[in-house]
Amino acid sequence: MAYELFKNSLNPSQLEAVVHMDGPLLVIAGAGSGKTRTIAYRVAYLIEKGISPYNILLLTFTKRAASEMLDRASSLLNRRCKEVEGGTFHSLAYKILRQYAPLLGFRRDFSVLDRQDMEDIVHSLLDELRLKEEKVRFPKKSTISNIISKASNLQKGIDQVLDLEYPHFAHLSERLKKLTRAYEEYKRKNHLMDYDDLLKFMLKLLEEFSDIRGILSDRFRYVLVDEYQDTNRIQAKIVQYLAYSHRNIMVVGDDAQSIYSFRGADYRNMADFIRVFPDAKIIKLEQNYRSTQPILNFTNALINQSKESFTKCLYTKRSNGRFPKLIETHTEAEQAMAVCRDIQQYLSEGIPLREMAVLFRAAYHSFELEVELAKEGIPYVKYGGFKFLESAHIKDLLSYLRVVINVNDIMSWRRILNFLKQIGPVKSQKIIDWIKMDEQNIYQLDRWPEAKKGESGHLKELSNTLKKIRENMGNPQKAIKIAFSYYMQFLEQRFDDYPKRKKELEQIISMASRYNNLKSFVEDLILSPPSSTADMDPDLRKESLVLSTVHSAKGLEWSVVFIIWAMDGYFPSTKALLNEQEYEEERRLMYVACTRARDELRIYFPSDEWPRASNSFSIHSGDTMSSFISPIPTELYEYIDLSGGKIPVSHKITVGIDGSKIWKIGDRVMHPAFGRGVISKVIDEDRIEVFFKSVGVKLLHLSYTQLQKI
DNA sequence: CATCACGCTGTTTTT
DNA sequence: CAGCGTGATG
Repeated sequence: MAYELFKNSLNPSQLEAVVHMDGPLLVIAGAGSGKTRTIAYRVAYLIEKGISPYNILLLTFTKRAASEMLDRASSLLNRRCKEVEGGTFHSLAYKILRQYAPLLGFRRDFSVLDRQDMEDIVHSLLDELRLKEEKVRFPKKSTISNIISKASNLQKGIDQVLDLEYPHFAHLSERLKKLTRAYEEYKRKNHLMDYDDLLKFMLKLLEEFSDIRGILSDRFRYVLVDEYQDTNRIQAKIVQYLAYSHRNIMVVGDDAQSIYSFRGADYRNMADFIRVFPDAKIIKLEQNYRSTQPILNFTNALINQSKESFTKCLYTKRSNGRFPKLIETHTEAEQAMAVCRDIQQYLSEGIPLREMAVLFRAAYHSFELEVELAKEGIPYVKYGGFKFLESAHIKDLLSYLRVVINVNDIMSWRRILNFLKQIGPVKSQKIIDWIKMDEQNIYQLDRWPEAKKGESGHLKELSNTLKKIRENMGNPQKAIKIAFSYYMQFLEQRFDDYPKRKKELEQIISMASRYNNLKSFVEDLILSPPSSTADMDPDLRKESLVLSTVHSAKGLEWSVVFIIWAMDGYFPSTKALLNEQEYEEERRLMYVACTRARDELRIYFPSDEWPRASNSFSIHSGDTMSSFISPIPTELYEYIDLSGGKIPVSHKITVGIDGSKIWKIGDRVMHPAFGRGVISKVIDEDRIEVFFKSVGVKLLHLSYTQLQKI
C-alpha cells in the first residue's frame, strides 16, 4: 500500500532511498532536493512495513528538524510515527547517560553545563591554580573554553589544537593542559558534563561496554542520520556503534553545505562512510524542487569556484524566474533602507511577510536593519545569536527550579546564593559544601553554622521558597510562579531594563503550562533551548519577517531571501584577512544562504563597510565581496548600484617580515592573531617595529609609508 | 569578603 | 560599546 502511495509523490531516486530496507545507505542530497521529505517518507514506510517506531532512531541537527520530519511522517501514515526516537545527538546522549552514567563513575543525576557554566568554571580554576602571570597575557576564558571544547570534539590534544588554530598561544600549552586537567577533574568530582562530554561519554559507553552496545544496537534497529556532513568524528563513531549489530543505517548529507567545522564537524565523514561500509548503497538526489533555475545557476557557479569538488550539480524544472540581484549600497544604513524598501515592494506585490527572510553571517550584522525595520513598523522575529535562554535573568529563574530537582547542581547554587546580601563566591562555596553534607540542609539554610545575623534571614527566605517549589513539582507553572515572585526583588536591583525582562520571564511561565512535571520542563529547556522567542510562541511567526543567521536558517526556505553580507560592522576584524580555509567556509555559508530562496534572491553589500569606510582602506581586494562575485559570469546575475559609484579603491596592506599582514586604523595597529599593537619604534620610512602586548612579542613590519597613508 | 568604579580590550557561527 | 579584569574602598 505504501509503495503505491509513495510512488506518485516521489522521484525515482527518492523512492529508492525510501524503500531501501536493510543495510547501509548513503544519500547525497543537494540543497532543496527533498531531503526532509525523503526521510519523512522513509520513516512512514518503515513503520508501515511493520517496524515498531520504538526500534527507529532519527538523529538530526536540531530538535525542530526532528519533530518536523516526524510530523510529516505521521500525516502520511498515522500518529505512531511520532513515537520514533528523534532528536539531536546531544539529547540522545543525555537520555542514555541518564541511565548508564554510573558505569562511567557519574551519578545518574549529573547536571549539564552550558557554555557559560563552562566558562565560569574555567575562570574560577584559573584563579585557583594561579596560572596567570603578570607579564604574560592569558587567553580569555571564552577562548580557553573554545580550545578545550575543540580538543574534545576533535579527539585531539591541547597541543595539536594550539598548533593548528592558536599558534600565538602555543607557549602556554603546559598551563592550558594543566587547566584542562583541572577542569575535567572538577566536572567529575561535581558530577557535571558539558555538551562535549555528552558525546564523549556516550561514545565511551558504546566502546567499552559491549553489553550496552548490544542493548542499544538491538533497540535502534533502523538508524537515520540527517545533515551527516555536519557531524564530527565522535558522532560518526557513535552512529557506527549503534548500527554495529544490524548495519541498518542511513545517512543523508550534502558536502557543499558543511558549515560547522568550527565545532569539529568534518564533511569527510561522508566519504568515510563508504570506507567503513564498503557495501553501502549510494543514492544522489540532484533534482531541486525549491529554487528557480536562475537561482540555481548562480549557486552552482558560486560553489564551483571552490577548490574542493562537490558531488553534484543541481538542476530544476522551474526554468523561469528572475535573476538574482546584487545590490551594492554605500553604507550599512543605506543598505538597511534599501532592504526595507524592497520588502515593502514585495508586500505590495502580494507576497506575505512570512515568505521573506533576511539572512546574515553573524547576529550583530542585522542590528542596523532592525532599527530600520522598527522605524518602518515591519514586524520580525530573529533566530540565532545569543539565546534567549542564555540571558542572565532566565538562567537565574531556572536555577531555583534546578536546585530543587537536583541538589547537586553546583552552578545553579552559585547563582542563587550570590544574590543574597553579603554572600559572594567564597561563602557560596562554603554553603554548597555544607549542603553536600546533608541534602536536607537546603530546606533549613538558615541553620548554616557560619551564618551571621543579617544572613540567616535571607537564607531562611530562600529555603522557604525552595520548599514551596518542592511541594509543587507536579505543577511546573505554579512552581515557577513561586520562584518568580521570590526572584523579582533581585531582578529589579540587578537590571535597569527589568520590565522587559519581566515580560520574558512571564513568557517562560506560560510555556510551563504545557508540562505536568517540573523535571521534564526544565530538562527540555536545557537540552533544546528555543532559538528565538518565536519558538515559544508560534503565533509570532505567522505574520513576521524572519531574520536569521545562516546557521540557524538551515533546513528552512522562503520565497524571497535577502542576504546582507558585511565583513564587519565595527572595525575590520581579523576576519577581514581570510586564510584559504576560512574563505572556503565563508563561501559555503553564502551558498547555504542562497539556496534557501525559492523565487527571489537579493544579495546586498555595503561597499563602505568592506571593511569600514571613513578612515578606510580595503584589505586585500581578493578578500572582499568582489571575490565571491567576480568569478561568477555576469550573465548569471543582475547588478544594481546604489552606492553612487563610490566603490573604494583597495590598498595593499603591509606584510611583516614574519609574513603576517597588519593594518592600521586610527591609532591602532592590528594583527590578525595578536590583536592590537603599538608602534614601538620607527626605524625608517619603510620599517616600523610593533609591540603586541597580547603575546609580548615585537614584530618588524615593512612599508610604514603605506600604513601612514592609511 | 563583597562591592563599586574605572580602564582596557576586541569583536562568528551552535548543541 | 559592552563585558571583563583590576584595584581601591567599605
